[in-house]
Amino acid sequence: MAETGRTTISSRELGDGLDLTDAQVRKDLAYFGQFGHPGVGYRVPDMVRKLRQVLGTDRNWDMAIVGAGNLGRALASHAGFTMKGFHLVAVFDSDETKVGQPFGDKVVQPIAQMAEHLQRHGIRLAILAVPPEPAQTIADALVAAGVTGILNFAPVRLVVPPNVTVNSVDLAAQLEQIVFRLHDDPLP
Amino acid sequence: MAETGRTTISSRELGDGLDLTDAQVRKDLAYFGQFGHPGVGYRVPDMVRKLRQVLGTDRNWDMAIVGAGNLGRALASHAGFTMKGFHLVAVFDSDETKVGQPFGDKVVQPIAQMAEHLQRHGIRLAILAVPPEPAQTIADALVAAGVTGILNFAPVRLVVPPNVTVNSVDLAAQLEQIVFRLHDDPLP
DNA sequence: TCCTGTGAAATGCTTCACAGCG
DNA sequence: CGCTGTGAAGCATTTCACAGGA
Repeated sequence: MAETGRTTISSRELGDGLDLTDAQVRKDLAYFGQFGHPGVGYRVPDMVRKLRQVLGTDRNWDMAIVGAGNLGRALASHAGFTMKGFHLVAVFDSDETKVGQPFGDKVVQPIAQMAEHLQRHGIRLAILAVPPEPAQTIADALVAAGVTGILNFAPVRLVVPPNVTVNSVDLAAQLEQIVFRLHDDPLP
Repeated sequence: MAETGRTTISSRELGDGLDLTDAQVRKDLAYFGQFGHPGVGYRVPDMVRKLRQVLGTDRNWDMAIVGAGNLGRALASHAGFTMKGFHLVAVFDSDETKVGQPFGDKVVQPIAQMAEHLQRHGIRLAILAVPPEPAQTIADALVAAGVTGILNFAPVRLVVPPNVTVNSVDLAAQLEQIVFRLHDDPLP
């Protein structure tokens, strides 16, 4: 909405776009305080600012990518990231042949330097784009280096301490969901 | 469990691994019929077979990838896919310089050939790994060619007819979720 | 008039607890 | 004895419906 220049939007319109009822939209937003204006709706720039505050994306977040393969490169150049305040500050890979290669405006660093680098720069956010086998070991290293948020793409259930947040994107599960709705529903 | 050779598992054990209660696991599974064996638990190979049936992954699914960039390549070589019965049969890209290049054991084809190819092979599943700008246009073309399931990675809300299933993986939203839990919770 | 924020009602989901089977 | 499948109870979320502000 902000991009198209809209200045206000009602809960009904938001709900239509999100497949929710208007009441649901209002309830959800109300949890975070007084957002809207009766008779008017929600003021778009206001709302963007408030939601950014709530989500914690009102500031920039430094992050590291581990794994300089195709997935790592795809993520590094992903349009949505820099736009939303995520800033790539370092890339690591265990593959000797990849270390030293250019990676966007960065250079791939060896895993051996990872812990020190993360700690020195106080990086708390990491993207794990490595094969399944080394994923847990690397996750352990990330946690030891002070990382508390990991976005994981390896098809593995990572085990981490409770103070660390992991979001796993299971690509095969995504396809399975689609296929479930594609084939003739077996539900009652 | 199947991989580690376990032959049976109880709802409690399943729940522990999935962060669910045992009752929840039983309720969910019971929706799909009689699965388990009282006093024993669930027989692992049996269960895998039945769940595959339910999900529709008991057969192979042909799929196409649109977008031969880093993301497309990462997805093509993703470990989880072939293992779960997803079979890549074609890759398309609108970039002239990419057309004809090798892509795994396939060759990148021009978008112009997409509709005909999909139709001739009866492909119903496609992965959309293109930049945001052309995403909707390509989605329209996929739908017109008979595709009814799309896994979308472009940070765009695709509009499709109701008989078509879209799963969008919003990578920035994944990071936002993590950051929300990282910064000091503002919830009551 | 249009639209929010919010108690109260309706609906849906999760947990409990137990009969019954191997 | 261990464990499932399942009604019933307990919670949680969603929807309704309306007072009140711009």
